[in-house]
Amino acid sequence: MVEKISDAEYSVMEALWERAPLTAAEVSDRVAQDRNWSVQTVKTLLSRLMAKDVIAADQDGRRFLYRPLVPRDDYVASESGRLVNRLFGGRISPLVAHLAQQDQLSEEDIAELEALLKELKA
Amino acid sequence: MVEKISDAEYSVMEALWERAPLTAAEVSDRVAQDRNWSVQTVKTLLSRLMAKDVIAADQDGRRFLYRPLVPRDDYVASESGRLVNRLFGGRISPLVAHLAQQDQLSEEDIAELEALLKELKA
DNA sequence: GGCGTTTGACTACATCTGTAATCGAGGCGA
DNA sequence: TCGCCTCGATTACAGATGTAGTCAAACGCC
Repeated sequence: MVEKISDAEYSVMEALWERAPLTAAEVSDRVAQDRNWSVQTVKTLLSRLMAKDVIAADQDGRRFLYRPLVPRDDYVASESGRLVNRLFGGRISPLVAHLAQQDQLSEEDIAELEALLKELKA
Repeated sequence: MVEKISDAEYSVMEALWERAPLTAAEVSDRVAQDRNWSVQTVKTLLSRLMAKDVIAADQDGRRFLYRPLVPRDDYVASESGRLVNRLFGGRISPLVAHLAQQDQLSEEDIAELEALLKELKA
């Protein structure tokens, strides 16, 4: 149900999820560490996110303080669900198997997964 | 390194991954079960996929037989890697934890994961 | 041998995305 | 008070994407 967030927009969301509320200038500063965007670009992205109703802005004097409306967790859930559905028919273990096969699982990952499973069974 | 495949293009790839080679008409038929596209649309998508060098076409009389150049596994690997990086900082266990928390893990999933881990440690 | 059919190639066109520039109103220092 | 700076709003514009329509050539049927 969350409207589709593009890649560039996602960077802006990250900034706001990390800390909010922020002014456009602040968001711009934070985002600038990864992306080399002008303030204008960030403002455009903020407008688009507003249009998509995933952030809101509260007036503060003559500027706005932006904050996310969609919790990061919700977004993460829908995105990871989408991927797992699309690529693995909704089953998670093929994903893990796949990552394992690609050597993308560290010893640590495995240990963590074990601990996690133990907890889930409890 | 695999060029970005859009959502619509992905549906076409699915058809070809499932069975290849196929003519444009056959791809269209297969895709039609999910998406309500005209044959033209499918042909356009096939052209774009050709331009992106992710499929190839072999002439067969006056039509073409299309086949994937990129194995499904390669695509799946890069996509799942991308997601895990973006949303979970590259760690897989937070993904699993997240899915678990959202009750998106069935008993069966858990059992499978356990078996999988046992194997990985062997 | 003319005609409808099938096929790929080319064209179309509205949206969405990425990346800004510009404009007009309000606030601030001199 | 006058010009400058800052902000949000509006506009721009190229490339990607979704979704076809059209056209010309080749085929097969009558």
